[in-house]
Amino acid sequence: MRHPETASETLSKLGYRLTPQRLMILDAVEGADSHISAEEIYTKVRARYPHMNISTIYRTLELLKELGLVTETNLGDGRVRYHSIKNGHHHHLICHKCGEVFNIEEEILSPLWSEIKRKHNFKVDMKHLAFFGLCAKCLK
Amino acid sequence: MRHPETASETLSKLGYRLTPQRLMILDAVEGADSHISAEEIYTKVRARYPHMNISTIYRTLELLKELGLVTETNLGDGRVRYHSIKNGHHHHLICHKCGEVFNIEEEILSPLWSEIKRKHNFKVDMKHLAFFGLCAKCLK
DNA sequence: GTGTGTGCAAAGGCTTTGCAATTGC
DNA sequence: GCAATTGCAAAGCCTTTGCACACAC
Repeated sequence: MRHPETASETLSKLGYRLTPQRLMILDAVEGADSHISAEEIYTKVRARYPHMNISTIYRTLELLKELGLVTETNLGDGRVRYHSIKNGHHHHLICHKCGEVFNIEEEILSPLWSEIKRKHNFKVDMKHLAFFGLCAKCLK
Repeated sequence: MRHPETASETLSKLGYRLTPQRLMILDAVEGADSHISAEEIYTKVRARYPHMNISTIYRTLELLKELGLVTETNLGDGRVRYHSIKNGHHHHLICHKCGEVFNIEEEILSPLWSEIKRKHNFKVDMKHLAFFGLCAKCLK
């Protein structure tokens, strides 16, 4: 079992400053039900701290991403979304008719990753994937 | 065997006008080795037809996409790329260390699509996917 | 105290849109 | 001829950047 370490502990251990902005951004990402965009974090954090600046959000997300504390996904609308690793990995099925988003478990992909490793000697390292298609309801 | 029909035949059959702009854009997409961005199409077409406008490119790509004649992918840089269905389907492995892009055959994904259909009753309909990870060279 | 991190404002890149002029059918 | 398309120019998004000030350590 690994030592569970909070993201802020990781930050400070690596010598990064624990500014209130960073802590609030972390809270927002970790508290999000699902993937959250920079703009949504901005709105969320501004409710409590009106001085928050959008560029700080982008800079912090960039940092958290580099450190592997959050992951990035592209759900097909023109913006990137973020997700805390603390909230586990999962992937998405997005219906391009009704727009609904479904989660799928990570394990379903393991056979594919193995096959790609075997055939191409390429180690896929995807934290989030979105597959587009038609959901059960819209298939009818 | 299906009737092979060119994209321009499809367009005109559906009542869309075959303007020189559309034909040149189609040529550019179909003639591209791999996925091509709007900007690259623009450059390519402007070599022969300097009056081409970038908004025409976006509008045409939007149309071709709706008709299913081209597909759209996001390779992770901040721009969308296009690919003619005429050039076949394939997927990508992108090394996030060296940036190299590898193609993988479509069939490798079929088992996953079946599994998702069986478990979630969701019919995935992805023409292009990009998986990020580490290539053989960078793994060492 | 010091250098990292933030706020601000401006710019940057890609994409979309309104409208008048053009052109394929 | 007439509606579908285009060109142009402007705006719209999301995201990044330069610089001076603030503040975590």
